[in-house]
Amino acid sequence: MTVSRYLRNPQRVAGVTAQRIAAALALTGYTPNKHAGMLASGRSSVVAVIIPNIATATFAETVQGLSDLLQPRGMELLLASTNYSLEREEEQIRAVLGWSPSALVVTGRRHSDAALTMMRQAQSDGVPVLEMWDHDPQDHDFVQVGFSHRAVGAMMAEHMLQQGHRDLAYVDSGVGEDFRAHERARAFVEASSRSGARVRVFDAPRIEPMAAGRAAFAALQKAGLPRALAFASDNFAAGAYLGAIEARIDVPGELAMLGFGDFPISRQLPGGISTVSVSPYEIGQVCARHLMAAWAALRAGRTPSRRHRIVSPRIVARQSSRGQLSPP
Amino acid sequence: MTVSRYLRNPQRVAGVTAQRIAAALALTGYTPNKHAGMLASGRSSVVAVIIPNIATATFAETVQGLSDLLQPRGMELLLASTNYSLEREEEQIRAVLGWSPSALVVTGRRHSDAALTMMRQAQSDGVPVLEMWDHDPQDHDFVQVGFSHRAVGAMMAEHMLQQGHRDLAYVDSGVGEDFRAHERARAFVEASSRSGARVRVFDAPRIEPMAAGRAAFAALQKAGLPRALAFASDNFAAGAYLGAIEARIDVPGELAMLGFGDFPISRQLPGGISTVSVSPYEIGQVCARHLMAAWAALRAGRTPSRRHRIVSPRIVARQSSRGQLSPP
DNA sequence: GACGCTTTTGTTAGCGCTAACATTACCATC
DNA sequence: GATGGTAATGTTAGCGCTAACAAAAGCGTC
Repeated sequence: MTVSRYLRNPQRVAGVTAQRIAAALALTGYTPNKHAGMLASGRSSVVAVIIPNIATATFAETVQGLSDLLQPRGMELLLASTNYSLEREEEQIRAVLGWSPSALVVTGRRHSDAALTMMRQAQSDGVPVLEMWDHDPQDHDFVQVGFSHRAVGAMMAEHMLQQGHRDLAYVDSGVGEDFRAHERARAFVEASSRSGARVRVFDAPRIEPMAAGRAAFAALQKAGLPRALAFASDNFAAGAYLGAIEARIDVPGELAMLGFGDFPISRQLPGGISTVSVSPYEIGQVCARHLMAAWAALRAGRTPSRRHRIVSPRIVARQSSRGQLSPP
Repeated sequence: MTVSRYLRNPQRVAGVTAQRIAAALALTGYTPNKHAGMLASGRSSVVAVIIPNIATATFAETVQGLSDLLQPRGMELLLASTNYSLEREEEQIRAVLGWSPSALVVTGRRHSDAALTMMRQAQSDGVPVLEMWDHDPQDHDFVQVGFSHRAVGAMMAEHMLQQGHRDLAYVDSGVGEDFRAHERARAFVEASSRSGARVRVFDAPRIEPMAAGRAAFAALQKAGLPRALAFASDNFAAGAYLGAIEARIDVPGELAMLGFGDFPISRQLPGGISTVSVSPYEIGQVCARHLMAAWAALRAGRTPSRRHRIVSPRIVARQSSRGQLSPP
């Protein structure tokens, strides 16, 4: 018992005893069993994080943001990926909840009914539940950390229109259940057609993103190039940009381009690719900060804040989207 | 008890009972407590994975490879990052071992003494321990899944020499504890100077990798460009390549370039950047397969294989490294 | 219908820890 | 040196599950 106390708070045992314990610990190489601790105390130090894909740079950065703030607090990350399938998301949520995590962080605001039930149950059991990478002021079930993809789609259309482009196309994600990408595409189409512009949507093939962007560009070239082209991600845009260079199409003179995500490559390519900056790392950090505040509130017997945290995206205008209406 | 049996293997309870249990389960929304299960059975379904950085594409892909094979088997990933610090690695190993994982996967073959002790202890307790992303035939403490960075450094020098380049430079990682990168750099220098070539090493600044590559190129331009330049990563190479285009330096005519990692961008840039292909995703998958074999062996009372798995890197020769000695 | 066999369900104890309470050691004060 | 108070340590029970064993139910056979 005294050892247990020592491990959780060395101040609470007398100096001599502490030294004896430390010596014995070092000698035996003892590692406390966290499962037993969890079972006895009802508290666990794991945060469950569920993302569509680990290898996607944006999500990996978000996880890094979470990890960088939570790890120093002794929290551990239980990571699961869904491959953009609501069904696998449900399975993963079920699986991680069995570890009675201290918090559950999921991606997006679309979930299966069973998943929603489990998330609500967890929340009412005092486990903070976070939806990240999305935001809708209508939603109030769970705290959201992210931004409105409708707003971003509209913002992207707006930018193209402001530059004077009236013949638009959008290269959407080819992944069926990437709801956030589709939401941006839909909002882009709505906003641009509302103002009378011509607008088409293409689905990128499901291959490596830059190659997909290049392929989408080639397909559009066959179908007739628009005046301006927006993309579901900077990787698509970069691939298309390189395809355009190869095809000796002048960007932005003949074809304007606008990406999404502000990936490093968009800054590096000559002239720069205009894009929407969204700070995945910051999303992770904001999630972590919300969780720490929520735990503090729960410990103090208060109800954690239910306010959404908006991580504002903004247009980064570089050369690739420049039109005649823009100042020189 | 019957419910516990049903949850682990529904075949083992009678049909009628199974239905009653299923109904009750659905009604109450019961989630089994895995900590209690672990405590009672001594088995856990977590695999602890420790990597330097989550946001680095290569490691993220490796984790994805692990996840894709382990998740369907009901295994969960406990992920920790060390930020390339042996000290933080030690802390993380200590922390994750408390969850008595089914396996421990660490990155590289350099660890603190305390970390080594814990890893050996875990292994002798029947927990498979894997070192990934590195390989040294001398090491026999733990199973390794990866490749020799010495061999890769030598291979890169070899390639440059074969192309007829005799004035070389290497842009190394600026991260002090990225031992694997430094090992490649050292081997590159040794192999090239052994054959009488001139060779210099530069450390890339610790900023965003493509920007770092560009900065390294600019620095070299001031110091006097070599004939051929190799990099610790394709991102460095891509940044430098774009810097060279901007400075109107002909690649490979005036300056040959060779990257490492075979990132998508190296294939997409005009002419393509020569590189070393290493399959991070495959490393993850090979790790997962080894673990499954090791668990099967342990269940059957056999000793798991101790053979290292080499995931062979190979030079991908594109335009950027082409020299006069190469066929047209 | 008593017997042995298999299939199915139930009972008991304990995994390693911690909350809550109980006890003991220590120290100052009168 | 008896008293009261605090600091330090010890005791007990139980967290939710499963291994191992125990009991009961089902079923074919003579």
